[in-house]
Amino acid sequence: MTNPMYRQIAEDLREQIESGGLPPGHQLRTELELREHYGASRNTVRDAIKWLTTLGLVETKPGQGTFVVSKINPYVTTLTADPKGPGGDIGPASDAVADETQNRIITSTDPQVEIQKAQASVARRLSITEGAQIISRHQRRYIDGTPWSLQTSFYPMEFVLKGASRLIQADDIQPGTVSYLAEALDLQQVGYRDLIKVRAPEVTEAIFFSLPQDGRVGVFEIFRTAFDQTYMPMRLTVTVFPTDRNEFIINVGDVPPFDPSTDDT
Amino acid sequence: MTNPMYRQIAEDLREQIESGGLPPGHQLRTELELREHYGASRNTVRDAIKWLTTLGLVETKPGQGTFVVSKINPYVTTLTADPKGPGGDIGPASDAVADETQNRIITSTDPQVEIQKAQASVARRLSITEGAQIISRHQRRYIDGTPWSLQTSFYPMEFVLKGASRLIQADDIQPGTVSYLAEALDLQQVGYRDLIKVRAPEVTEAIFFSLPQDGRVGVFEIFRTAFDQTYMPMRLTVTVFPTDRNEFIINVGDVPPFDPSTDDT
DNA sequence: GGGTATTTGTCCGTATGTATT
DNA sequence: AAATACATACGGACAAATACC
Repeated sequence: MTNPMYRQIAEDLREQIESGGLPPGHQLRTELELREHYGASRNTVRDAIKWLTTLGLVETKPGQGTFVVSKINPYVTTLTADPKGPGGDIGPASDAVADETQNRIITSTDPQVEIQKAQASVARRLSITEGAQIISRHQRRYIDGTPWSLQTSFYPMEFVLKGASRLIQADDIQPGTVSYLAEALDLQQVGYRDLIKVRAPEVTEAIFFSLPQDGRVGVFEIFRTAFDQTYMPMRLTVTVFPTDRNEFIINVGDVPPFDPSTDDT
Repeated sequence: MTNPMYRQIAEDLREQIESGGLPPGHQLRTELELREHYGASRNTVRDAIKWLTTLGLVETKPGQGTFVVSKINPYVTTLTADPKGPGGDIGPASDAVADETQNRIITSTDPQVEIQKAQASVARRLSITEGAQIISRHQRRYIDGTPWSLQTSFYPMEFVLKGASRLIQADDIQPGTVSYLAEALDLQQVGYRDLIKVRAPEVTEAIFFSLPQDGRVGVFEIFRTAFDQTYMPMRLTVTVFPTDRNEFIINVGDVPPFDPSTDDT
């Protein structure tokens, strides 16, 4: 019933970290020092550090050392907004925006517009046939300069043919795609549904967000399907957020405003 | 700039898995066979397998072998419900319940009731002083017999002193705590707010959910704060769900019912 | 139940490569 | 250029879990 040695070493280091003896950002002793301290081989010490790494407690930097990870101040996104407001996309539009309640600066790239064939998962959610032409509008978002989310909105190609030509321009649509589609096509967004899942990041996502290449930090994937007045899906927005720097809020009924200071742990 | 050998081996195995050549549940060749096949040492093969393990593609069983993981059919929980309905807790109450839209059987343990001192995070969310007496009601939930969530609701001790004595009984409160508190204390739940985050599981959670001891499968942690007609928090429910078997839905505005068949990937 | 073969898990020592300072 | 620290790779030995006879 006794634990293997590398786990005991990991436990010991873990207690030092969680008790605050080793604060975030602090450097651990080197592998050779730990090897002498615990009377184990260097490989066993490395097994202990690897364990702490997958637990997300430390990170190693070649040529420098092993460091206690510092927690990221999470950004909180509210998913329940007025369905007729600009709340089609998650988060604000392009350009710089200041979130005053959380005191953060949000920036977005201009949308990258592509014409694609609908993949199965997109087609199903938009109730169109697989392989049909769709418009894809992709944006990258940053908060305080660090990568925060990747967002892609899909619209049926039909919308452009019917006159909503701004959908295929690589510019921000002001004051919002919801009101633009309402006036251009008489499509009124009466509501939307979000589906939230967590999965391992793709390689490109891991690179963009600077996540470790192994999948130990997951990403939220949120599928937002917006519906028009005939209850048909009119837009699908897929947004990917790393789980290590994002939290979400859902308000139901009549609730007081959110106070960020009540959140931490 | 060439990849290390263990990553190349991992890449090769990964392609076999993702191409379908190695279907879920299938056993990989043994470490000794792979060692001969790739002309590497056993430890290098083990590094490759460890990499695939943290990617969540394979799992190893001592004495048996290494297997391709099979994806779990996720259970979908809707977070937006009528705030005045029974939707105080997330998911149904005790006893067995059939979810007909998803064709699943949900069971819960009887609540485990404790009187505790409020921790800082609980006190902040309930707007009470840290260390004040609170009631904790804890339940474990299963779907189709497998562990699905751990839920704890917190109420101020004051509620019992004012007459809501059923809160400290280790029984289900029918038809629901919302209506019970409404009639016993004239507390009307007018809304609630959910805060969703993802973190590594605690050790006890990893054991209950049969998650790997390292933290590579995270858990959703949902803090649901319910508010009464004076906009004061009246209840805090904390629920923990493994991310590998749970998804969530949020409906805003007027939307058609959810069709589980549109979900997969 | 016992014994044996198989398979993964742990631990060691050593050598060399690579990134950083 | 040199020193330092982590990364990769090898080979070997024994332990622990499981399956099978």
